[in-house]
Amino acid sequence: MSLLDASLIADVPPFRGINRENLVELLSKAKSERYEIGRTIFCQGEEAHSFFLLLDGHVRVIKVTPEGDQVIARYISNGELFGIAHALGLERYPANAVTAVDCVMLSWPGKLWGTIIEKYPTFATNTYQTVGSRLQETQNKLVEMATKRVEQRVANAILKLANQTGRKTDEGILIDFPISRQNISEMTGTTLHTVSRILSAWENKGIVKSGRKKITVTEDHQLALLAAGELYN
Amino acid sequence: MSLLDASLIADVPPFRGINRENLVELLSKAKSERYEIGRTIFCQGEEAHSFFLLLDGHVRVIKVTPEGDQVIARYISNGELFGIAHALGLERYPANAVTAVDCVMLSWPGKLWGTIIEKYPTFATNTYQTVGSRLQETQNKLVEMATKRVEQRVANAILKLANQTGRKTDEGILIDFPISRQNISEMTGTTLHTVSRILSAWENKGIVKSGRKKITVTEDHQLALLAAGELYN
DNA sequence: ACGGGTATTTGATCTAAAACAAGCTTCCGA
DNA sequence: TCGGAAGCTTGTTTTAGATCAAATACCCGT
Repeated sequence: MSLLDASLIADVPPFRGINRENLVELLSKAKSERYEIGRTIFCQGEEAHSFFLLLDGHVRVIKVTPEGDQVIARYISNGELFGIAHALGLERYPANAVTAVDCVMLSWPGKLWGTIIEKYPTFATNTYQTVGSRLQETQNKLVEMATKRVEQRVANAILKLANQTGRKTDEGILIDFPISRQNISEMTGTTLHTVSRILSAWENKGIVKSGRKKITVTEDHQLALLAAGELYN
Repeated sequence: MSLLDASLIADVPPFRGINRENLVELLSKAKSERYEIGRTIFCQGEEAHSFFLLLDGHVRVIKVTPEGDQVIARYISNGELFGIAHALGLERYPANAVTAVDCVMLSWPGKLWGTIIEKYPTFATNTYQTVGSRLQETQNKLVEMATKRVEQRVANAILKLANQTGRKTDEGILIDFPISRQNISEMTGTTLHTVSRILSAWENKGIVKSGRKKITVTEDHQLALLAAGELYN
């Protein structure tokens, strides 16, 4: 199953510390698949059949409310696990996952999780660490929502995307996948209109350059100040 | 160490499915302690020395921002684990924990966690399940913050408290520990003034009865409608 | 029973951001 | 190269809820 050389993948964080033999075994149980842009990987409420490791691309994790409002819980990048409902003792996926660009990922059948805990405890521990850091990250976002205003939240969201997935260009740090005003509003709990106004204002001040589904951060330090709420004009 | 009879504690959720021998062993490694009301159990940023199981009482888990704003992440009740930084691969506590009433709890040294995974895998699995459900709960709160207005969030918060920790009285369901308007505002991302106004309005409609640090829900169904945003007047 | 601290209520004003409403730009497929 | 859809901008109006500002109620210790 591995066209992927085990040695190439060995330093992806979820595999850190696993011995060679176990890694090869674990990879042999995975299915590798390509997902084209916009494809739904799994749906909220659906029975959790698999868990995934993203090898290349970006995935949006989306929560949908009964009223139809949509919130982007996080973006998954390169080398991250997702859809790990089984590790959390869940039978159903708690969110949707949709590719933001073309992706390649590994997947394991969810029912394998029990075996994994026993046979590859290092991998299990790494997975739990992922869960732990997501809990923290989510809690931090909650605090941010409760205490910061919209501009700071938007600054923070863009800053994080730039740091995690940004690509250096001659103009600044480009967020490396198509992201709309609407998407950013769904990450920060506001409206696309407000995001548009904020980005326009920043563009005038030379902090960002942006276009259709495209954002480049030119003055990340300024943006960090805005995120911290230290600058008001 | 166990004045506590193992058989009494055996059906506390984190211990579910553990065999008798392991349970006794696990309990023998715990320290049991009483914490009086208002006492700080641990602080955000402090090195994680122990993890805890609350046997009786209520604990507030609080996140503090660099600016000094305070957010109540959750209330811990009877039979719940908390301070489980070690299980998440963290070296420091990510929040404060303060008792909301007099409490009794068990604690284990954090450095034991490695041993626990090996020797009491069932307990470890239960712990991870706790983490999983907290991640979900936190994510749901985030969605709520992003999409619902203040009154709905307050309704939801009070409803949850009433369900989880409420005591039936002849007037309705009483939240069984002292909770101020300020506390509720810190749970819902608003101000004590707004909470006060909302409670006054509800009191006029006969949905709740409330006093100083005391709330009784008299019409929980009405409150559930408000939480869902189905009622506007 | 009194006094001071803590919690609550309620009014008045202000404002950030939502909602409403057009118009404009960019892209892509026919 | 044209037309329509999707995405973006920007002006205006509205409003939920914060902020400002007192006044009042309750509780506990002496």
